[in-house]
Amino acid sequence: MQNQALTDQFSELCKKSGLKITPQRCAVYGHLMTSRNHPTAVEVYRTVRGRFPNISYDTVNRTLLTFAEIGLVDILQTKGGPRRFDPVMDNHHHFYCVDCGKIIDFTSQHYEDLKIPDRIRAECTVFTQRVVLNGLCPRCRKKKRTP
Amino acid sequence: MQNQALTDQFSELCKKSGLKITPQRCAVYGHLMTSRNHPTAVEVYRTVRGRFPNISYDTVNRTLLTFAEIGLVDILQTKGGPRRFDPVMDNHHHFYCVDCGKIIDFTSQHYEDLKIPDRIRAECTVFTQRVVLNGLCPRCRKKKRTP
DNA sequence: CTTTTTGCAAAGCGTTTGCATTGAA
DNA sequence: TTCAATGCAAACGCTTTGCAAAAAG
Repeated sequence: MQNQALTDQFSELCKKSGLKITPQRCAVYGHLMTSRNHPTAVEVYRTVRGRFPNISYDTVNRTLLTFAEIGLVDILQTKGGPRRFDPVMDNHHHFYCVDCGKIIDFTSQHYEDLKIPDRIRAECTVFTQRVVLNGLCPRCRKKKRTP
Repeated sequence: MQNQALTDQFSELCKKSGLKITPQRCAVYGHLMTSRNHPTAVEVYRTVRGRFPNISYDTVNRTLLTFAEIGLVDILQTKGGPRRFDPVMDNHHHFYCVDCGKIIDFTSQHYEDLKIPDRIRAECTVFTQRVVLNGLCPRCRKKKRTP
C-alpha cells in the first residue's frame, strides 16, 4: 500500500475487528480500494502478486472472505462462476449483461427511497436494498444487431 | 406429469423451441411448475427420481440449463453455492437472508414501474428489473434476539 | 510467549465434457 | 432412418480444510 491515508484507515479497521495487520492483507486491501472492478479471488491474486510475489492464492482468497465478514467488501450475487467481490461504497446498483456477464455499476436517486413492502418490513430485518437490471451491455447489443 | 393442461403447455413450448418431448423433460417440468421453491439441480433430481427412478442427475441438470436458455426458468443470482433455479412467473422480487441463505419471494406494486436511469437506458437493452433485499429472515431475526 | 496468519497440499463439491447408446420424430 | 437426448464416467474449476512453519502483537 503506497498511500498513507489508506494505511491508517486500514489499521483502524483491523484494530476494531481484532485482526492482525499483515503485509498480505495490506496488499489486498490496497488493491481493492483502488480498483473499480468486481474482481474474483484469482484476479486479485494475479494483480497483487505483481508487487508481492510470495503471496499465495490461498491467502488472498481467505483475506477476501475475512474482509467480507467484517463488512469491508460485499460478495456479489451471480449466476454461478467464481465468486466476485465488490468494495463497499456508497449505495450503488448493478446492471448484469446476460450475454457476457459484465457488471456495470450505477447510482440512481430514484432508487434511494424505495418503500419496502409491509409484509417484509413486518417479518424481516432489511439491511440493504438493491436494484438489479438484466439485459445486454453496449458491446453485446451491438454484436446482436450485426451478427 | 399428471395434469393435462401442463402437458399441453409444455408440448407447445417444446415445439416452439425445437426441443424433443422426452419423459425426462416432462418430469422435470412438472416438478418445477408445481413447486414453490428455488431448488438446486440436486434437489430437483432427488424429487423427480421418486417417480422416475432411472433418470440421471446429469439429465436433470442439463434439462434445467436448457429450460433456462428457452426462458422457462431463471437462474438465481446467489453468493456462491450450488446454482438455484426459479420458475419464471409474474414479476416478483427476492429477499435474501444473509444468515441462512433463505430466499423469500414477494411482489410489490411499488416496484413495478421503476424508472431506468437515462445512462443505462441509452447504452444498454434492459430485459428485466428486480429489487433484491438483503437482511434477516423471521427465523434468523428471532435467533439473533435471544442467543 | 501466545495466538493468529500464512503457504502448501489434498480433499471436497458442483459443473462441464466426451462419447457410446437410446429414443423421439 | 436421422438426429437430438440420455446416461455414464472422467475431467475440470473453484472452494474449503488440515497442518506445520512463520509472523504479529
